Amino acid sequence: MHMNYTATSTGKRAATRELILEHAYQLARRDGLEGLSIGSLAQDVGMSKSGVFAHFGSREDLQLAVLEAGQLRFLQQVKWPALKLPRGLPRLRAIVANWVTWAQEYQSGCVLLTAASEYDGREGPLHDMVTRQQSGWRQEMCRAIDHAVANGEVSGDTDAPQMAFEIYALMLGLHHDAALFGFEEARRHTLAAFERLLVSYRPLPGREAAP
Amino acid sequence: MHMNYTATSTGKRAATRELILEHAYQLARRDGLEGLSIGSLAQDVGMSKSGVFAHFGSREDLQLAVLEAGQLRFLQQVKWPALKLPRGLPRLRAIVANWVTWAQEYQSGCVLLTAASEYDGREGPLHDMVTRQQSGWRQEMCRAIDHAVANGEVSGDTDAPQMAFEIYALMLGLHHDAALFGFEEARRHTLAAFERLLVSYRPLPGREAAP
DNA sequence: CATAAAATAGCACGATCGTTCGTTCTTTTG
DNA sequence: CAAAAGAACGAACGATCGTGCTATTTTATG
Repeated sequence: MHMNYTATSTGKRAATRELILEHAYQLARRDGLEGLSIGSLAQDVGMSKSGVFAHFGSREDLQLAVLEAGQLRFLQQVKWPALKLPRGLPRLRAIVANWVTWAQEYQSGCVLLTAASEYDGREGPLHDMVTRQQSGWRQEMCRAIDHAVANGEVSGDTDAPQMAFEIYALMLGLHHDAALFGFEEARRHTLAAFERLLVSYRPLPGREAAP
Repeated sequence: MHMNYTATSTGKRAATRELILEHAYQLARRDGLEGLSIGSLAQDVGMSKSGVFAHFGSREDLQLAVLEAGQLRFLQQVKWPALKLPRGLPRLRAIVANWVTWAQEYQSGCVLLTAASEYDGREGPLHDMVTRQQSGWRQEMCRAIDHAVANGEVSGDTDAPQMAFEIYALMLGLHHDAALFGFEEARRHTLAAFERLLVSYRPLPGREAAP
């Protein structure tokens, strides 16, 4: 009889699949999802090409799995810890702080960002997943900003998508500069810019939070 | 006798080299410099693989040539027209405006940005050229900002590299969002953010430009 | 027009790509 | 332990990769 493994079950199959995905994820950080080849991946894992291939029906499915694994890690490290903090500015600050740490650990390349620039101009399942990921995360940022508006921690006439764009842009700058000019300087610039941004969105005293 | 062509001469050789580079540049916009293959390029130009190959001693030299061509176009469209405007804020504004137009025409991908994310984590001639390009352009931005500081158009205690980082980050956000969510919304967000940024760097009235 | 030179084509090479198929080894089940 | 099922291997496929080498065609020279 077959064992009816589920995706989250910890059988043999799922275990080596996770092992492969871990290696694939690391390789994709350096060379992108387009630079990920089954041959080099198999060599990295220590398996045969066909052995690796059998876990994903195609290269594209492998890329999709790596991309999904990347998102899971991002949410685990950036979003979920921030959910423990109170809604509003504290949570927004935590998101940014966790994001900076993410960029530090993933100096050798963020798979999500690399994938975004690799597939933003094409079509197909990878493009669709990238678009879903990016717009989903942007919405999360807008929600966090809305909470801060509701708390009166940022100006009442704040345009949340506008502010989310500005914060996201800072993180793009962080990744870009960290990879090219070094992480420490990039972090300094990013955090300073974020504080300036918060100041520019600060509510006018005595005008807001009035009953 | 041979004709002693120079690189900028308009002989036959240089002409077809430019033709090949034009096609290569367009292909690289969609697939990156790493996705650029001599076979598909030759097919696109309508030549044989070896015919194309002969113009560049190697694939890497082709990639370097494309990258250099990209920088030339960027400077032509973004920097040089801005030099006609007076130093300071007008020129800085022109740079940003031209840059936005650049992003519009190059929605299908900016070769310079793609190359930056492709080679920032590796080593070799392409990495070196990317680093030179990016740090050179950042310095240009700092110079433009310094002029605005000297004119009293932005605050006297402005940290030019900091401000340059913030502007550059906005442009990264522009390219990112334009490709994923559409150019018009991305431009709106970018220009609005730039105006907010200028406000936040505005000198305090009556404190500066005093004899 | 003849001739030398330059530009392009054609072909082949080893390597690697993603993928398929049949076999072998390993694990689980009865 | 035997039998069934699952997982990994090994070889091979056609395609494409970058790169040489040799012809052939095109262009420029005298």
